[in-house]
Amino acid sequence: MNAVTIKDVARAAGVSPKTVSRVMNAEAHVRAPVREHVLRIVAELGYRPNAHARSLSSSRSFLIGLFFDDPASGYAADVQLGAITRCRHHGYHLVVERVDRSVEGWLEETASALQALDLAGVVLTPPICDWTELTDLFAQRGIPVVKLGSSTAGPVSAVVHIDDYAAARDMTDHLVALGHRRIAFVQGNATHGAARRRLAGFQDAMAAAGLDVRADWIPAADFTFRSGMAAGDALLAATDRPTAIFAANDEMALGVLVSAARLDIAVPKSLSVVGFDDAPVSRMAWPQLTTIRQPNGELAAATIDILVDPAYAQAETRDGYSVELPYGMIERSSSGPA
Amino acid sequence: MNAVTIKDVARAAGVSPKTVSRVMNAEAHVRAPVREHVLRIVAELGYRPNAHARSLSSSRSFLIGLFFDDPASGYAADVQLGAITRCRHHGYHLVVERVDRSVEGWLEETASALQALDLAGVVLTPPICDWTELTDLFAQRGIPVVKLGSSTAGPVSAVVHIDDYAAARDMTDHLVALGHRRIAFVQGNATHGAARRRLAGFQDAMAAAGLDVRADWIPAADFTFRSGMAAGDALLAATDRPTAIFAANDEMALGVLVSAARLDIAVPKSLSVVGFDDAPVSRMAWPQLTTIRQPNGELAAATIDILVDPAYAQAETRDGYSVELPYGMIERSSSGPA
DNA sequence: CTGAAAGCGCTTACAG
DNA sequence: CTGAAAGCGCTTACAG
Repeated sequence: MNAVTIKDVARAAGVSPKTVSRVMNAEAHVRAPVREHVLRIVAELGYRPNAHARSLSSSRSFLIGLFFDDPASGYAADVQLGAITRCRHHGYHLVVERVDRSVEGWLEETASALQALDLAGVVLTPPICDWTELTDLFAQRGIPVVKLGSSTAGPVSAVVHIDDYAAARDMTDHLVALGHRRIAFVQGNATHGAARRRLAGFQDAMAAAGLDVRADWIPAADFTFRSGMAAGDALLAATDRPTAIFAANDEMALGVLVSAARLDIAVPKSLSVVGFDDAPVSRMAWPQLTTIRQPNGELAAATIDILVDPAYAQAETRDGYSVELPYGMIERSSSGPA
Repeated sequence: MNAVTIKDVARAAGVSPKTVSRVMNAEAHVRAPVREHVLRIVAELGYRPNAHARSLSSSRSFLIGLFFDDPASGYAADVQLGAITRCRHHGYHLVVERVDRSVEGWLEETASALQALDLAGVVLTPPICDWTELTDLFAQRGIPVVKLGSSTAGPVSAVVHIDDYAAARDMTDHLVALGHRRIAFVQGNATHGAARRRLAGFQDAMAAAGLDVRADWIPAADFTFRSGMAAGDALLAATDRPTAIFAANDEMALGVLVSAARLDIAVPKSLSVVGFDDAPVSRMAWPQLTTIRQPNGELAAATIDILVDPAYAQAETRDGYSVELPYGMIERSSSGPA
């Protein structure tokens, strides 16, 4: 393409390419009239610096990588929107990559992609944010990383997250306040740190309320609708059943809801069901789900803000950049008095 | 980063950089032993060509743009997974961009992003695949485009899609075969070509079956759950109500389902509800939705295959590259005899 | 405050 | 079949 280059602008403005470069990068030491004149020519010609040339000469790239285990999850979509919007704001672009651990040589392949693209930084989403092979790889290549949704910050990377533990405690307290004593908890995929923290929050809140938790009332599941439905079936089949079920995410809560519907158990009259995430599906159910709002878009935006900060890449210890954002309890119609 | 460059490989292999380049690009005219030797060194050193340098010198980039109106939709997630996987396969990377028409200067901003990144090609998703300002922009810059889900192919771009019209006819025929005569259709957002084609399929199937379609039984909606629920409320409030409702997508069908649940209308006993898309949510409802399966991942993969074909960029008329993939009827439990 | 030279890591012509 | 030269569009030192 006959795109306009820095030389074209320089010629048209009667200055050197270097001066144009200074103007484009908002560097100091350009007299105001010169700057304005150059800016006018830039606008006239529709000049936009070539990102590849910039990256090559400055060895700093304008591409940020967003790495997913499962880019097709509802969670991923929200995160992405926040990240894209923020990248655009900073003049960066978002490259989305998938890390599929089941593929032979996945780590090498990821490393390759990295080197080829010379990414300015990387956002790691759950659960891959907790894979140390990956974080080690980035550390070794000197690529700044921010972990989204992990709780284990460290010298090599900041984390951006909500307090899953406290949120789960709050939700459990809410159920207890409603008069529930027989409360079950459907666990998320144990490879996710968030699943473990939510469970801990539930358990501690129950203990604090002086309530027993039967082992078979904290069934293991894996964050999918199907696993939630199976857990619901097991929990609700017995005559001796809980009066409230707290699922570690909304999809599983929906599964519990369907299980209850099939068994003709009225929600919230005979059973309260609550979730976690405030995913779009939490509103597409009947009754709508009481849940914890997690600001995924804002969390993602925060990871980008950290990554584009030049000081972050240099920092001795990056932990200090970590951000915790507030969550919210969303009380809808799937929970009620015991 | 002290990444290994083509020079390092050349030195270690005792050949010129040009020879290494030839090997990396699988060009002809390299003797087998030399090729193998170079390949060995490449593996040893973990060499990976720098994408920016490649793009700059060859003026062909390895970045493909995936443009969305709403990157947070469930649809977007599926599409993305297919596209990412296929890009990786071809040695390309996927840059996800959002086109927000409500932002002042959106077209210029998009053009800027384009020029900076020097994209090898672009995938346009619905509904932006039908925005001619956008396709004109790409055509003018000489950037190959493939439209996903549009039906209006043209000289400047191929389309990859299913036959929405035929699928909607099939679904309507299914309802008619079940004995339904009083069938309503909840329309999708009219700015989407697919919404119009699905409506046309419904109308033609009804006409072919000799069935009348009341104007107030084809309510306008916009593909959202909320709009589907509103349409359901309007349709089901009257005593004189339809026995089947066909919603132009699954989210709206879910809305109809919730509307029915609140009015205590049993599905599928007293009302059949069917959707379109086979979105993940179609299985998270009770009863599960009868719907049309649209292979989003495969459709997306097909767009990438077209874009990486060098012949496509050169082609006089690109229409010939268009692909139509088969859809499927998924009969689940939300539909039954009238 | 401004600019001329050199170079980032590749590939494109052009030689041989 | 292989290589030396030039250049892609910028920015990084260095001068002045």
